[in-house]
Amino acid sequence: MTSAPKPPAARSTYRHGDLRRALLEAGIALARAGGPDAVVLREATRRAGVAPNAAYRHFDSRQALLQAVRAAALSAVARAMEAELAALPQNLPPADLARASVRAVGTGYLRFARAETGLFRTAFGASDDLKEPTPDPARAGQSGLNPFELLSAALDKLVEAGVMPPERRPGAEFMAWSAVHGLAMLVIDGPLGPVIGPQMEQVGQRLLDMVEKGL
Amino acid sequence: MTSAPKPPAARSTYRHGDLRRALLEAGIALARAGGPDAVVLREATRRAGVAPNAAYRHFDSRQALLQAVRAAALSAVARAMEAELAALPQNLPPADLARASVRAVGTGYLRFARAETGLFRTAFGASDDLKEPTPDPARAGQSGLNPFELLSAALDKLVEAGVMPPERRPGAEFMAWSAVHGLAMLVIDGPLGPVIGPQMEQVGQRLLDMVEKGL
DNA sequence: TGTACATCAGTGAACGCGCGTTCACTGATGTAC
DNA sequence: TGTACATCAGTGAACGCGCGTTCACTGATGTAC
Repeated sequence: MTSAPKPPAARSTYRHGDLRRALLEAGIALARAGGPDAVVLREATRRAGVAPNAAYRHFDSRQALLQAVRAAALSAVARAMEAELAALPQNLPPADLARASVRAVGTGYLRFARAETGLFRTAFGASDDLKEPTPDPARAGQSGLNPFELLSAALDKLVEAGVMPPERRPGAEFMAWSAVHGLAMLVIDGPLGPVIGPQMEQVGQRLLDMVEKGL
Repeated sequence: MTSAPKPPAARSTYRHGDLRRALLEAGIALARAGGPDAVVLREATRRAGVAPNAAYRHFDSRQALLQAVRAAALSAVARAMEAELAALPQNLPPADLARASVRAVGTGYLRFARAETGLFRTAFGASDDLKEPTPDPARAGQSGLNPFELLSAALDKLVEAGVMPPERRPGAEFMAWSAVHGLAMLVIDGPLGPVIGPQMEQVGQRLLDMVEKGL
């Protein structure tokens, strides 16, 4: 499979120094390679060069580690979206910019799903409401917004620019997200991988056309 | 959790009679309750009242059992779609009937995802191309079509009825399926469960509006 | 119609695996005096 | 500036768990003669 997972990194000091971070990073690497189920305490400690139970100084349980990894994965998704947004030409008329922003968010999502499948599945795998009262900064990108909030903001711009009638705005994020998420899942995990994986980019753009027209 | 999983059903005969079917049905019950990961050989044999290794007379491996369960789950999805199709009024003008058929397929999919979450996740979880050269009847409903084929047929009707221009037809199933699948996954496994689960029916219909308009 | 025998479905015991988690511990750190 | 000591990060060993899978077997079936 992958090349040998890094030598145990023999410590010289008794104290590790930053074991929490090391475990988190090992967890992220595991998630990247194998999705949420691959985030395994013992393996993370092995990679950190530490006894298995040492993890319990920093995480209450495997679940707690997985939770932290998930937050990091969400943050990575947010940053992928932000990168697409940042690449937009800023001199567009407001209506075009608003439309392009929604597309950029969707495109970032789809590209991330393709490029970082394991992290994507970790981010959106198990239940854990993203639309929470107190936003967790660990899940956000540089803008301080998490993926769901980035999408919401883009849709708000659509209304402000007069592209979308305000009465259609409520709930629009569920529509847009569903479309994009479904394509991602079908390609990644589902039966459509081999069929449309290669043409993901075009299929994705056409899907975004549909969303734009249909909203 | 659920009530005790059926007494071992003490056999009187040495031969079981229909162990293959019993294992398959136990597997389906496990999938229904816990998704694909819950389909476990040892538990299936326990429920069938048989030694663990007896399963190997009928399935090469756990994977083979899971495969058979998946086919059954796909067939159940197809039947849910067919039920929605059968409930349509047959006296509609062709264009309306075609549109209603596409909606019915989508509605069947979404309702099944809500009602039979475990089976749904088993059907569409891991990679296994559904669009195969030789259709497996074990995956089909009464019509002999599997879920993907039912959707394709409904979209074909849309073209025949003159509702959709033929040049938009190719690849349309990916668009429609993505939208519906995404909503299902977000509600089932993802962060949207608590948020829109209760209003699934309306959100689903609105999503189908979007697809209809956007295609 | 009766009997020998091949077939093969199910048994019993065991294997090795990796996991999460708990226990009582040891040894470096940094703070209080 | 030097030393006693509390703190707590990491250790070593062990637990029980359930899993998939293999082995050599046993016992009922049904077919050939």
